[in-house]
Amino acid sequence: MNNTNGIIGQFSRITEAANLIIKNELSARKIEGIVPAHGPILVFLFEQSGPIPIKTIVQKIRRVKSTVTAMINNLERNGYISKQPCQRDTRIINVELTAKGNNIRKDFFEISEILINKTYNNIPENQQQDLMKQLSVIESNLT
Amino acid sequence: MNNTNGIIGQFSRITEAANLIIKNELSARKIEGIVPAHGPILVFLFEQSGPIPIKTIVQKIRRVKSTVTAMINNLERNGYISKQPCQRDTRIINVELTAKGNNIRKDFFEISEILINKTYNNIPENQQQDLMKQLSVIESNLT
DNA sequence: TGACTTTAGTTCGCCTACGAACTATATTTA
DNA sequence: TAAATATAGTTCGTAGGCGAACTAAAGTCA
Repeated sequence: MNNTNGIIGQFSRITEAANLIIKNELSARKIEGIVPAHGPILVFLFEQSGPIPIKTIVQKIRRVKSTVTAMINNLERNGYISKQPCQRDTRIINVELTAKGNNIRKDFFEISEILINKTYNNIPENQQQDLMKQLSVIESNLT
Repeated sequence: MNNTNGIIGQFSRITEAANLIIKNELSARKIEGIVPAHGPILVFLFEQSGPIPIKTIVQKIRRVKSTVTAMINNLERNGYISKQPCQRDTRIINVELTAKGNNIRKDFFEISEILINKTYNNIPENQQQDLMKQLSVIESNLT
C-alpha cells in the first residue's frame, strides 16, 4: 500500500525524483507553464504533421478526457498549442502546436537525454537491458 | 520528460498500476475514503503507540504540510483518525487512529502483501535483491 | 423524416499536491 | 519585560487527476 520501504515506494520515489529533475531543467531553460504531466501530450504532438482531435490525445496518453480537456486549455492559455473546431464534424476540436510549442521541442529531447543519462549513470549496458526486461515483467505482473 | 517509452515512463506506469491494485483491493474490502496516498500516513500511525503531532507526519511522509493538513482533515472527516490540541503547546495538534482507523490495519498489511507477491511473481529471489540494489542506485542517481 | 443512440468535449465536484501568505503561540534575545 | 524570531497549522489559489453528468452534433434505424 504505497509501502514507503518496499519496492512500490521505491518506484514512486524514483518517479518523483525524475519529475523534479524535469521541473528544474524546465525552469533553468525559462520554460514556463509546462510540467512533467504535459510530456506525453507534447511528445505526441511533436510526432504529428497537422492538427489532430483531442480524442486522439486521450487515446494516446493514459488520462481520462476531462483531465485532457483541462491540460489542453492550460497549454492553450500558455500559448503552446492552438485549438480549432473541425468543419466536417463540429463535435471535434483539432489541436496543434503553435510556433512557441514547436520551439520547446529541442529542450524537450535534451531533457529526456539528460534524464536517461542520469538514470543509467554507472550502470553497464547489459544490466540496463536486463533491468528493462524485469521492469516489463513487473508491469505485466501488475496489469 | 516523462518519456512514455523510456525507463522513466516505465516507472510511472508501474506506480500507477500498483495504485490501481490498491484501490481495487480497498473497494473489494468496502473500505471507503482511503486512497493509496494515505498509505504513508496510515503506516506511520500504525507504528505509534499514542497521539503524535502533525509535524511528525509531515517529516515522515514526503509531502508538504498544507497537503498533510488536507489529508488529515479528510481522514478525520471519514472517521479514521482524531485530532486534539496539545495542552503543553497549543500550536501543536495531536493526531491518532480511531477504532475505525485501527480496524483497517489488517487489510492494510494484507494489501501490501498482495502487492509484493504480484510484483515479484515468477522472479527468483536473488534477482529480486539485484533489482532492489539497482533501483537504489537509480534513485540516488536522480537525487 | 423522426426517434434513438453514439460520440466528442466540457463542466462540476472532489481529492492530492504545491507554494506562498497568514494566524497564533512559543521561544530567544536585547 | 518587550521586541524579534521561530514554529505549528491553516488558508488560499492553482493545477493534475478522476468520475459522473451534461451538451451538442453525428450517425443509425425504423
